[in-house]
Amino acid sequence: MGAFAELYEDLHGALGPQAWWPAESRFEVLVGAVLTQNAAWRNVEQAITRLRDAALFAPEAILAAPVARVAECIRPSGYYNIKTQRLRAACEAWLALGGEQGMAAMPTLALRNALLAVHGLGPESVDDVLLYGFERPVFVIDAYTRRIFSRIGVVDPRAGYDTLQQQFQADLPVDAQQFNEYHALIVQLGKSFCRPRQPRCGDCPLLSRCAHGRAEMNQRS
DNA sequence: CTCCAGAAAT
DNA sequence: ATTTCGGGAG
Repeated sequence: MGAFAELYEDLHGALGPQAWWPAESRFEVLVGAVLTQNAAWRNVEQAITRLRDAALFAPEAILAAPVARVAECIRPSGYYNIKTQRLRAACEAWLALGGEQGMAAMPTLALRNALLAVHGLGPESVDDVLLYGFERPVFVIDAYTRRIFSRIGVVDPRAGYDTLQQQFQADLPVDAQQFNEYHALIVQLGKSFCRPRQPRCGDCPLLSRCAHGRAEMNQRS
């Protein structure tokens, strides 16, 4: 078993099942993926609620509405002018790709490339949609993943998205369910212990496996 | 590397 | 008052 698989076992044992993004619509995953870009999820929930209250929670409705009305709804998620453009582009792509049925019928790589071509959807947002919306086995790399695993010492902090993703995927079974769970565990660890500032290394479940954590402990003793 | 430009935590 | 947040484009 490789390092990434072992770290998953440690995390899962310590933090337990997380169960993320389970019972939402596929379209909501797409909307969430755009709105959560450099924004806290709490704020994204407000934006989604406001879209629902305005009866705009469908690709056709968002495209038919005045741009200013959509922008007003999603304001709580920040960067609302840019995100309105990105959300519109995502809705256009949703319809152009045949909606839920059309996208569900596409092979993973073809769907990934089609989504990457959309203005406003980068690799992380696309992989959110693939994994959480369409249950495809792609590993999502985010800021938490970079921070945690570079501190542990098993990845290069300057490595690109695709390189990091391949490191994880090469070491783990091709299983959407586990990728889902692993990413959720990473986020939880990043929020609770492996924070950007003042990480709680002393209480971290991965302390014994982490280069940064061991150095931190030695310094404080 | 800079811009984008809101809310909650610190 | 500053930083951070399920980032991406120019």
